[in-house]
Amino acid sequence: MAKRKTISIKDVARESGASLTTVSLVLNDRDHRISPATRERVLKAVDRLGYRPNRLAQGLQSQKSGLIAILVPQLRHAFADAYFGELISAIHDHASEVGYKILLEVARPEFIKSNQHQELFDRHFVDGILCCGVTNKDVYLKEFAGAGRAVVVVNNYLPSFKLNHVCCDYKAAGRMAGEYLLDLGHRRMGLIHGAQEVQTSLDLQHGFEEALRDAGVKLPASLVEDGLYTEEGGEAAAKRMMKRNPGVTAILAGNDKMAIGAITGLKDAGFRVPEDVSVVGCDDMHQAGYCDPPLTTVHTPIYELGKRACERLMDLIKGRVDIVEEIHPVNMTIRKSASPPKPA
Amino acid sequence: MAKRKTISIKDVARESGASLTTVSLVLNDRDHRISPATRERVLKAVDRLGYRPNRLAQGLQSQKSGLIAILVPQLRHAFADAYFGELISAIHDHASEVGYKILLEVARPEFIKSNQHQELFDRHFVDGILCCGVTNKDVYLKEFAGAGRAVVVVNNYLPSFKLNHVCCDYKAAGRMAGEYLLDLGHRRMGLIHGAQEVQTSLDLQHGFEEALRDAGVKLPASLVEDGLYTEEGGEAAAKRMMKRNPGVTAILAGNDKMAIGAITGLKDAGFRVPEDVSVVGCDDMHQAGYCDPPLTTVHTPIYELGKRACERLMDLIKGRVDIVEEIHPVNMTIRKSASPPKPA
DNA sequence: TTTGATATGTAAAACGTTTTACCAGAGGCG
DNA sequence: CGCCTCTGGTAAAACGTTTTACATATCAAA
Repeated sequence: MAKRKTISIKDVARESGASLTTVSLVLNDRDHRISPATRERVLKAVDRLGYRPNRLAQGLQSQKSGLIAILVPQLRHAFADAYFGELISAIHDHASEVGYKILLEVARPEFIKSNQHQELFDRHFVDGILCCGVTNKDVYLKEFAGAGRAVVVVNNYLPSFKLNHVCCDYKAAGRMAGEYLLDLGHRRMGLIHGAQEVQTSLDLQHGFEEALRDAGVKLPASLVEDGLYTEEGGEAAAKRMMKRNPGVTAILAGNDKMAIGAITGLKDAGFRVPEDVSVVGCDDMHQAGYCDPPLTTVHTPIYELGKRACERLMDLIKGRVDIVEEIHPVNMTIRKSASPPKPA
Repeated sequence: MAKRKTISIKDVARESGASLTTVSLVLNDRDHRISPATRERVLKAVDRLGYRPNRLAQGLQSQKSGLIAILVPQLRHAFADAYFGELISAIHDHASEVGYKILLEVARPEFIKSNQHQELFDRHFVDGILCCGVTNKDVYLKEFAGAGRAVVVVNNYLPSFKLNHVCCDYKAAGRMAGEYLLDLGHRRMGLIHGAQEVQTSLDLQHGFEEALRDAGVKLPASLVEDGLYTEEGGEAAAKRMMKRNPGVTAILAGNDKMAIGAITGLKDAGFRVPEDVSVVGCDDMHQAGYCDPPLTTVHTPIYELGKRACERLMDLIKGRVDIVEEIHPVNMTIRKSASPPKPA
């Protein structure tokens, strides 16, 4: 183990015959008080020694860590998920563009209970936090509200208290899917939502109901199932629904995973998709183009959203804005999993 | 923005009437030189003030950052991938168990070119790095070799120089899949590999060839296609292969994504799976159980592997070991995408 | 020649910890 | 009494930066 001696700004000062302060001034290009000659000497020395500033020291001095945290919920395997993956990818891309690095955190119960989400700030681990996959049950988020902490909720929001957020318009998504299916001629439709405690899931349902109601169509409780946001859940939900309501001709799922699960379940129960039952998803993940049949789904601009959330978080950190509230539009991606209902 | 004053150990000292040193000693439980009485006083003060040590200061003092980086390659959207997701998930779980936090980094060309991978160490960003998804072309890894830096390659290794690694036995995987298909009665089989520059991909191929050769079966170059580790690639590769070799009855794919793509491609070209062509994948990702037909695949213990890699990295950081070289066994998960070939 | 500005540079403080080295008092022992 | 060893505690140095406030030399103007 060749222990390479860590070299500090002091070494550079000695090597270049300048003072500590001078080196720092040169490196940070503060005021250009330093003459080109010494400047040159210092830079040469930096190069020769391969000096790199210690960011722990920098952070201590500046009271900035240069990191932001991404907080994701504890799912089966939190990161093995295309939706969060896309979000994280977007955030990372933008953060590193502006010189920030990102820390990954999973909001498990112990994590929250031991107040580690607060400690991320208190202990100067990070300068800001992006919260993904939050639900209405995440009451701990309240502790972030208005406390002068740089926190942004990504693709959701909390109805019970004000929190910075950047979100897609899920009500419009539900409405859009509803109108699309109505246009195809469907009159008996079901919904598989992700979770009653997720606000965007409720919004989707409300939008869907609204579209149906405007066309004089009802969405009774018996046609609403919980699909848990998973393939398995979607599969089971679809089977339950078809058992209780064999006459259903179309299903809207709250995300693509449940939609794909639903397709599996429908096929398994002897229904053809889309000939017997149409299925519409929501998200438009990469995978949606590669199932059988390729999924018709509401496209939510997840990547773009992650990027925006990151940008706005930076604004909060730099003090350029005080609150963040953004809603982004969505649109439909038509593939092959939805068609007109078969003539009765 | 209510700026909450950051409170330091000095405040605790004043509040408790003890010295700075005493407070530190109490908090770190170094020698129990402190009397229970003062100990109590200090702890009370800590509680009253809600003091939390600043980890930048701690890091500066200890020369440890308490962070490890996960380095992933730049794919389409690096994190939106079940394989890397699983790995990251495992690493995060174990790291946080031992008090470490994780930093995400994508190894883009600019990142490497500007030497940021080295700077992660030089600038004291992290104490160690886990490299995922590396290829034989990642020559920059050489700079990590033997330099006394805590680096572990996860689920791969480099043939051209020694680097710490924890890896699955892909040669055995190839052999196992080959033997399984041979046992089913297949004699004309193709391979869709991920990339010629990935060592484990080559190992898989060698194992597969070996099994076939042992049974007197050849794997000519015309039956080997590149599937780019993606669904699209797998689909295209399967189509190319069947066009050139309509007599093929089974295909082994280097990962599940390509296998699923291949199934899509085969169906599209009019083949039934597995009746006309059997498909075997590799990885056993969650998704493998939810395609049509459910995928028969070689199970590589990815989660376990990520955890082990993290454990061994800790060993390196703490100086408990000097080198790491682990190979983990694999096994088959039988589902429905492979069956005996139809009688000719 | 003095005065004052300007240009270039530096010493020292500060950020918040941990660790090292030292100190005072108490008790034991010859 | 003189010496030594504990016990409980603290002052100060160190980690590596940035920033503030001061110092010196030069030069122009009065």
